[in-house]
Amino acid sequence: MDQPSLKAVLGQAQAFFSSKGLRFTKQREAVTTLIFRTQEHFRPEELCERLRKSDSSASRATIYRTILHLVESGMLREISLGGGERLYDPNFLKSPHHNHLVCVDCRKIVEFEDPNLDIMQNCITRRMGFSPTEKALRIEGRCDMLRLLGTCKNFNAAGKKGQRDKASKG
Amino acid sequence: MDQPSLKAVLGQAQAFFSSKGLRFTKQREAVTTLIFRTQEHFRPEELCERLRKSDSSASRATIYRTILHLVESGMLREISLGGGERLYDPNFLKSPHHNHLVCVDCRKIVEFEDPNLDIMQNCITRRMGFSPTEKALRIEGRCDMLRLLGTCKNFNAAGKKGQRDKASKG
DNA sequence: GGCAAAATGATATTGCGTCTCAATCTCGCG
DNA sequence: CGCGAGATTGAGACGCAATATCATTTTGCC
Repeated sequence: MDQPSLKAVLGQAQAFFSSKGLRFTKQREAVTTLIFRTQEHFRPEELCERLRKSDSSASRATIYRTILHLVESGMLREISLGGGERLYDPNFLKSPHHNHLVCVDCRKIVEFEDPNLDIMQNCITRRMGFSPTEKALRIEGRCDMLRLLGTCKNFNAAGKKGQRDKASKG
Repeated sequence: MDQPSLKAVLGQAQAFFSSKGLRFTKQREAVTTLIFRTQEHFRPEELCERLRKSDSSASRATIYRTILHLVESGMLREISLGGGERLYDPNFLKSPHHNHLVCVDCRKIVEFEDPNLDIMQNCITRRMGFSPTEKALRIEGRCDMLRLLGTCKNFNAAGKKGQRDKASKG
């Protein structure tokens, strides 16, 4: 699937909830919609704020609970940037094997796929006595090049500590 | 360097501090010693507790500050397991290129090195417009095999939230 | 000794996430 | 329709890690 429509995603969510004997309530639908409409990585608190600004609403507790459910359903995944930050990634539906490259300076995240890396990752995992999961791999780097090209404007939301004003422009 | 002696490590730390016009105080030495004596990954709060139990002492604030300094010096690195946990790794002095394999179930961490992976990692990093750093790469997996061998006893401390009682066995 | 800068530690504060629990909603049933 | 069980919600309390504040202490230096 290349770019599942929001409608399809909502259907999938609904199916998951009802398969668990849970209800796909107004609030859950609002949260799910918000998550999968923009398809951006997000922090839970961020999502709370976005939802507060929108017309629909749900309490923090409900938002957190819905996120957990969606993770359990496999539609959403937690990714970690380091720094103790918790991020969620709604893009595994469209590219189930992608990995993340994270800039150690500005926390920018780029997604990529690489079949060879997948193979090597599997080998290593097994070699060390682990079994591979569908879960992602994370590489850290520095997005200098991107920055040179002036692409590093569109960060990953953040807006907190990741801000280094020294890196202005080329 | 294969296994730098504690004395050498302390010397290095001292050098770093004085190069910055900072003092290598009793407290900082105590913290540094505690970190590099066992060479285990640790959580800051864990370290506080360990230090409290020892004969020497330092306040939480000082411990956190010292950790930051050591990270800045390059002697210590932050690694992330996901789940919003922040861990520090004192082992980059002896193996500067190692990576981490993390069990998604029990949070066990295994260190490994793989030159081929390093190469591929560099390629990908550059391809995506990033420049490689000395920083590590993290792979997630499931330590079933290890567990079969009964090796998974010696976790990585944890003992808190990682515990899913519902997911007992497959 | 005495000063200025650095360091410390007790405490307050923040941020994020979880838990609790009473009130509300929904569904199926008679 | 009215009922009851169970699911859901939301407000707020709570816990924990980490940071910030600031008065006090220590240190290096003259």
